[in-house]
Parts: sequence; structure tokens; C-alpha cells
Amino acid sequence: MGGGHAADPVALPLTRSRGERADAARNRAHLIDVARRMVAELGVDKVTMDGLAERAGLGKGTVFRRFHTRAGIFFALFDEEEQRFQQRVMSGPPPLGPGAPAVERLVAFGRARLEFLAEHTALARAAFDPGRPNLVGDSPSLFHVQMLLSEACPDVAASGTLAVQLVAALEGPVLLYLQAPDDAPGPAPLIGTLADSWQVLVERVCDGGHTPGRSQ
Amino acid sequence: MGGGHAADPVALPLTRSRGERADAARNRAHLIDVARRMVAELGVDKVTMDGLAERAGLGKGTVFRRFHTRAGIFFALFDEEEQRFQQRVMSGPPPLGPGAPAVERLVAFGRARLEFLAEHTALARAAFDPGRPNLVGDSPSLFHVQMLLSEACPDVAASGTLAVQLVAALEGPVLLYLQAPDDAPGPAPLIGTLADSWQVLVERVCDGGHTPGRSQ
DNA sequence: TACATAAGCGGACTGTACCCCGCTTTGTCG
DNA sequence: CGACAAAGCGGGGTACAGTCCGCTTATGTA
Repeated sequence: MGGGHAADPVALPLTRSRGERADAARNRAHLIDVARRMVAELGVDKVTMDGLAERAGLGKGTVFRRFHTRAGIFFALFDEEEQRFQQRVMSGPPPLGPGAPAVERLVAFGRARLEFLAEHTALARAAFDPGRPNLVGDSPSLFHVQMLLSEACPDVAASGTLAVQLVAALEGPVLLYLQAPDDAPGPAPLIGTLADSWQVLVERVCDGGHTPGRSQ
Repeated sequence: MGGGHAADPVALPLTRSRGERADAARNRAHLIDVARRMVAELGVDKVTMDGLAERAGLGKGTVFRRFHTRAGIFFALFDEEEQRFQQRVMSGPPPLGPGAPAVERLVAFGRARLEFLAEHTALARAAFDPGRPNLVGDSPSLFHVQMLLSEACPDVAASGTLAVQLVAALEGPVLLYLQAPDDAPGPAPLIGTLADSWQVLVERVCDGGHTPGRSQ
């Protein structure tokens, strides 16, 4: 192949940016759209790759090319919500957004995050791909908690592991231990209780429980 | 065989639960045995239900009857290790075992648990069944942390959610965010760092950070 | 020991995630 | 404008988790 008049030894493998082709982008958007509709209509675990492909009028191979795995679809869906959430965190009103002391922001972040996860539990769990780098590994949540923690108590935040553990304390219960949203009589009060515990956790970690008679 | 000179006056309640037939128990033990060998030999994700059934010389239906799901097999394997671990916690030497102050026991528990999980990451992750009650929902770990927390700071432990969050902080990073055991050059130092952070977490939560003790 | 009964067993069957490779479309360069 | 590569597409193929139902075997009773 190509033995003829090869003027260029290398055909510029970097000719243009690795941007995806126009039709590919269109298909991706369409797939996400159809997927969201199917999730709303059938529920997460009734959405199959075949069904999605058929209903989108595309081949199965195309679906996998875009999203790599079944979880990948739900991750894409979840990620859209995640970005909306991030928006509120980064440029919304305090104390969730900037403009409040770090500890207050951490507390507010936890509460908001719990509500967010409670609202999107099904998606978040479906987006979880066992045996993979992972969901929260490079999540904006981790980054944000790490930042606020560094501001609130730099000594303890240095290693970075504490932030990971705090994020795990926040997300783990909802992602791992809670059951389906309509399992218990009321999920809302449980979320509220988790938020309260989170507040205790954060406040005690950050200022050591307000030691009397001794300033820090 | 048997009927004639059976020396068992009473069925042993520990070895045979009511209703499980002798052959069933034998098969369960055999399956677990074969499964462990296969995990050691092929790695967790190369173990299939068909393969296990065939290599055990049993039908596939039998395997599913015993363990319900693929994760169930790894859960059974993991559970055996878990029970050995529990033994150390409940009747081993302090500070992991009884005989030390609650906070010290919590710290020791965290460190031991992290090492334990690091050693059995593959099994633990494989035992995780997405869309199920769950792994840690009624785990001995949760029970134990809840108990020690109630002893160390009853005010804060009352709701029970804080214990859940602490367990999540402990187990989440290893189960969710860490990668394969041989991914990073050294998993051991990371576990050590996590253990240090855990200590900070527990000590600050329990006595609000006015610990006059040593920092190592 | 022979019988009745229920627990256990096997393996064919189904549904679905994911792979593969030849064909089509898109974008670029002469 | 025409042709060439590469990126994208399609859908049949594969492997595996989990189900079903008729047959087998253990166990209590006469």
C-alpha cells in the first residue's frame, strides 16, 4: 500500500487535531439524548445496548465505539448532571459557591452533594464500572474537597489521602450502602442525617472541636 | 451407607444447619475449595461459573444454587478471610483486640483493616454486587466501629450514620478509588498514609482534637 | 429394608455485554 | 474536482451470567 510517489516519509500523523468527526459527534449527542429518554421511561436496568442502538437507529458497534462500555453510557449521562452541579459549586451563591469560609463551604458542599447523589443514585450506581480506574478517582468532588481542606487545615490536608477519605465518607454511603430510593419509607430523612454527621465530621476534623481555653 | 452403627446421637448444629443436606454441604465446601484454587491460579476475573462448575465436576445449576450470583462466590471466599480477621479483632491482643481505650482500638482497627483490604482487594471488589443490599451494610466492620464510637463519643454516635461514614472513609478508598494491586510502584506506602489519615480522622472526631498524646 | 417426599442436581436455554472486520462516509490534498 | 487514506459504521458472532424443569439422591418413617 502506498509504494507509489511517497514524497512524505511520514504522512503527518498529527495533521489535524484528534477532534472527532462531525457525524460521530452528531451520533454521540443523539445517543445520549435517546439514552436519557430510555432511562426516564424504562428505568436504568431495562436499558440495553441493543435496545439503545435500535431505538437510536444505529448499529450496536457504534454505541460501543462511543461509550466503550455499558457503564460508559450512564457515566456520560451522569457527567452532564455532574457538570451542572459543578457550576453551582464554582460560581453559585455562598456558602456552596465561593465567598464563605472554607469550613462552611465544606459543610454546604456535603449537604448539597448528598442531595445531588440522592437524586441521581440510580445513574451514579449504573455509571460505576467495577474493575476500572474510577468514578471518583479524578472527580471534581475530590479536587474541590482537597482545595477547601487545604485552606481550612493545611497541616492535615497535605498528604491528600484525608480528602479522599472524606469524599468516600460522603459518597460511599449513598453509592455503596444505601438501597434503592424507594426501599425505606423515607430516604430524605436519612440524607438529612448523613448531612448532619458530615457536618460533625468536617467541623471536628478542621478545628479539632473548638478547644476551650486554647487558641490554635 | 450409615444407618447401621452411626455414632452421632445428635446432629451437630454448627456443621449442619437445618435443611442443608449432607451432599449439599459437601459440594459447597468443594466448590469453595476449587474456587480458591482457581482464583490463585487464574486471577479473579478469569474465573467463570461454567469453568468453576466444570472443574468441580458439578453442574452449573448447582453452583448458582449455592452462591446465587457470581459475586456470591467471591463473597464466600472473602467471608472466610473476614471471619479470620474478626477473630483477631474480637479476641486478639490489644489494641486491636479488647483491653485498650476505644479511640486507640478504633485507630488500630483502621490500620489493620486497611492492611487486610489491601491484601484482599481483588476478592473484595469481586465480592461487590452492584444493585444489592450490600457488602458493608451489615458487616462486622460497621458493627464494630459503631460499638467503639458509641463508647468513645456517645453524643455523636447516636444516629449511627457517622459510623457508616467512617467505615466508608476506611473502606471506600481501597474498594473504589485504588487501582489494581500492582498498578502503582508501591501500594504499601499508600496504605500507610491512609492509616495515618484515619488516625487523624478518628482522634479529631472523638475528642475534638485536644489530644495531648504523641503524634506517632 | 422398602417407600414417600422433598431437597438437590444437571445442563440445555435465554438474554445481553462486548468483539471483529469488511463496507461506507468524511475530510484532505493535489 | 477527483482520489486517497483514515475514521466511523453495521450487525452478525462469541462468551458468559443467570433461569428452568425434569431426573436423581438423601433422609425420615413403617
